[in-house]
Amino acid sequence: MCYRGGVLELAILGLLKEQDLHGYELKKRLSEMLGFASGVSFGSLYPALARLEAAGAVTAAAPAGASRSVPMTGSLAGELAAFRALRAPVRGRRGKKVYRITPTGESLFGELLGAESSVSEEDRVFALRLAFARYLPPESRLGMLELRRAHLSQRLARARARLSAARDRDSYTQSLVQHDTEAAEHDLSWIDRLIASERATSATATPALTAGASRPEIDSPTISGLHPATPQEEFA
Amino acid sequence: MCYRGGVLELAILGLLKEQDLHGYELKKRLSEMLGFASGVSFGSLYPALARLEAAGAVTAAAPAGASRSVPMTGSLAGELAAFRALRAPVRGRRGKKVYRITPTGESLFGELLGAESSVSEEDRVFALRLAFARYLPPESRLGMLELRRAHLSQRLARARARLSAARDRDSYTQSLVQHDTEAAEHDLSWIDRLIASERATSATATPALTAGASRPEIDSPTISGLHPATPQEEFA
DNA sequence: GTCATCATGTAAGCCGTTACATGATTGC
DNA sequence: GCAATCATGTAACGGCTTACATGATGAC
Repeated sequence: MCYRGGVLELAILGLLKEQDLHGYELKKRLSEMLGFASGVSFGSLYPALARLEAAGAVTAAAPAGASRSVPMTGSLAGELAAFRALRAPVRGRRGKKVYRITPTGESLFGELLGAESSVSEEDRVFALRLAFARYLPPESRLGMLELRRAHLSQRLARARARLSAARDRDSYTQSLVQHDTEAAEHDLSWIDRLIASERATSATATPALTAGASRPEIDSPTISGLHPATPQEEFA
Repeated sequence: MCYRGGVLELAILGLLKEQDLHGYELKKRLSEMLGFASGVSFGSLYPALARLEAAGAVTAAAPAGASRSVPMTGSLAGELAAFRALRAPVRGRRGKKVYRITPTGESLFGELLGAESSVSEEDRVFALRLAFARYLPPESRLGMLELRRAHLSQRLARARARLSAARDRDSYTQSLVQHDTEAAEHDLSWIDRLIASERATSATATPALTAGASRPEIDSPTISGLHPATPQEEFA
């Protein structure tokens, strides 16, 4: 217990919830799908997988296609192959090592998804949590969004304070702070839209629940105003 | 030589170029002025200052007000104070330790400002470089901005690829990637504005230089379109 | 005189990167 | 057979955070 996993562990478990994967593929998804700071190195990924395996959160299995049910041909080559397969039963003679999440891993995932995060990794953790938000119950989702809103609100306040303080600085610094402020405003308005659509969904979903709607636990909001009709006209 | 300083060292030297500061004050400026990932801890700041001092990039001096010219009163208390002051000449009996940048530090600053940065810290380094852009010659400024533009362009391309790939994912992930894309577009358009104003300035400044304008080395662009007339109307 | 704040520093430990080392698979 | 890629791991190293320890200063 008390496994102090970080951001990486959360990402791994979340991806493994969807399907079994081996390390190499996991790295690709981490970079491409989640973005995830543009790249996790093997030197941190494999140790993380080893830790998770040691903690019982994942198990390593041979890939699905390679069932290795020894055919008993009697041939020397066959015997040798069988020997090597038995010597390293979990992974085919240092071949792919496919990981699967365990019930322990599922509960660890739940803990990590709800745990506090340090200030420095706040952004990455939030992105990850949002990517896995569909696994959260609606009220936790809303709580997460509102906590994020509070953080961003503070960040915006700080940015505006810096903006005032930068009045007598050079124009590069002023522009920098101005841009930070705008970015913070953009983030905040995005979160507000997320919260609004979340509220709208739960408002319609809760009465529907008593009326016998389908799968209220897993549903995600329809998100009406999430992709605005005019998404990027100023960047044409 | 070959002092492999990181982001922190660059920030420290840049702040010390403006005025002498002690560590505690330095930390405040780092957080408040530069933003700088919302806080550097003492545990990294003081060792960094010690390294810089060891490398001869900064020197520690007693604060300006406390000149400690022993008045020779003959009193026991006076003698004792003088003794303690002499025993630790650099800092008044573990009082403030004010740092000043040396010529070595100036050249180190120049190197760090022009050095390559690893991908993971690209954003922070760029923010820092822009904040100190006034110390760069105009052509280096432009080069820095165009390098940044290239990075952001790549980032935008990746974000758009993720956006396409996220078509069949849940709405939370879609919204996340959508927002990342918009943020990248916003960043890119900002850089484009910076580049444009930089070009405009150098176009007018270069003829002015031959005509004998004042201080061509330190001048910064007037930046006409940098702070748009309608900065945040949609967030009122 | 004591408490909050200012101010400097040390030590342990985490986390992650880079570089290195190895082996399997596939296409030519 | 050989190269490129896929795939997994280890070891060295460094930076940063947290927690701890110390001391000065000023307000009340």
